Amino acid sequence: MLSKKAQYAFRALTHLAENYNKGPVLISEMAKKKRIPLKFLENILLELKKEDILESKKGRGGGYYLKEHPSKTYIATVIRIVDGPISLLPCVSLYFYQRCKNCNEKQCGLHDMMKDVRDATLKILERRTLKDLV
Amino acid sequence: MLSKKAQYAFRALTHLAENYNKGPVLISEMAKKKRIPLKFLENILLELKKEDILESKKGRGGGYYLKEHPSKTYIATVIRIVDGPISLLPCVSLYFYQRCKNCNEKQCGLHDMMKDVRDATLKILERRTLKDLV
DNA sequence: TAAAACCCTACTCATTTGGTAGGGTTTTAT
DNA sequence: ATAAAACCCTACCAAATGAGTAGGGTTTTA
Repeated sequence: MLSKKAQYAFRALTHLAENYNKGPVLISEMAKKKRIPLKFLENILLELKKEDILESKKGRGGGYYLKEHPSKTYIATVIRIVDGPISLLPCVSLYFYQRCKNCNEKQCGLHDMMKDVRDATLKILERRTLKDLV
Repeated sequence: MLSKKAQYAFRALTHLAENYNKGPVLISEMAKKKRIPLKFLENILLELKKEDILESKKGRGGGYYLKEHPSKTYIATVIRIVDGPISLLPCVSLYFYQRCKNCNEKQCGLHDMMKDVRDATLKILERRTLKDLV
């Protein structure tokens, strides 16, 4: 399951995608419109900025905006930033791989199956972008 | 991510699948062979029994065994019993559906996307069975 | 009839989730 | 130049979940 944090992130990003190239958007505006706790949203946006999804402008007339065109930011990227691994097992994760003890990957049936699930999932999440959310 | 509980469940079920029709298997045997905390495993097996995946026999010579042929028990079923929902959002879950507030399902882009992910995932997990794990 | 095996309740400890509170620091339009 | 607007940072907290432990029943059946 995606965390609430991730759901908030997508709600905010959708809003930013809708306002792409219309100048920075205030946190407070997004928080209010999308009913997201303001301080919580602040954290999320900071993280997305640190990870190069967003940019921000300070001062009066400032706010957050997408770094690139919505069609350039993949859903999978956002999930990985906010929630971490997408795979169902650490031992099949591409970005958060961890060896699993007590199971030989070469001959573990579950491993193979979860790899298939991962591939099917990524086929969707690594192709679709913020543009598909608006 | 699958919980450790689910991973343990699959390890135990794999063992039971390998010993299908060879009589009941002791909890203690599975715990030892698969390195699963015994009491924790006990809970898992009880749950799987209550949900009609397993049957058990008490007394000397007793133990647990699969209720049906390994090819009859779907991976998705086991995950739902042990971990709950497979979907990434409650509002696209088939067995654990929950309406999401603040988002209209008809026009929520995330909803549609996660539905596609769900379908792709279930296409695998609802076809494969314990037999595929051995 | 007692050893073997299943069943049940309750507790615990660590981590994660979903936030709050509050106070900076920087910017920039006026 | 300055104050209002906006971003940034640290710390805390409560509830839920995950991952078990402990310990004592109860039921079978060889």
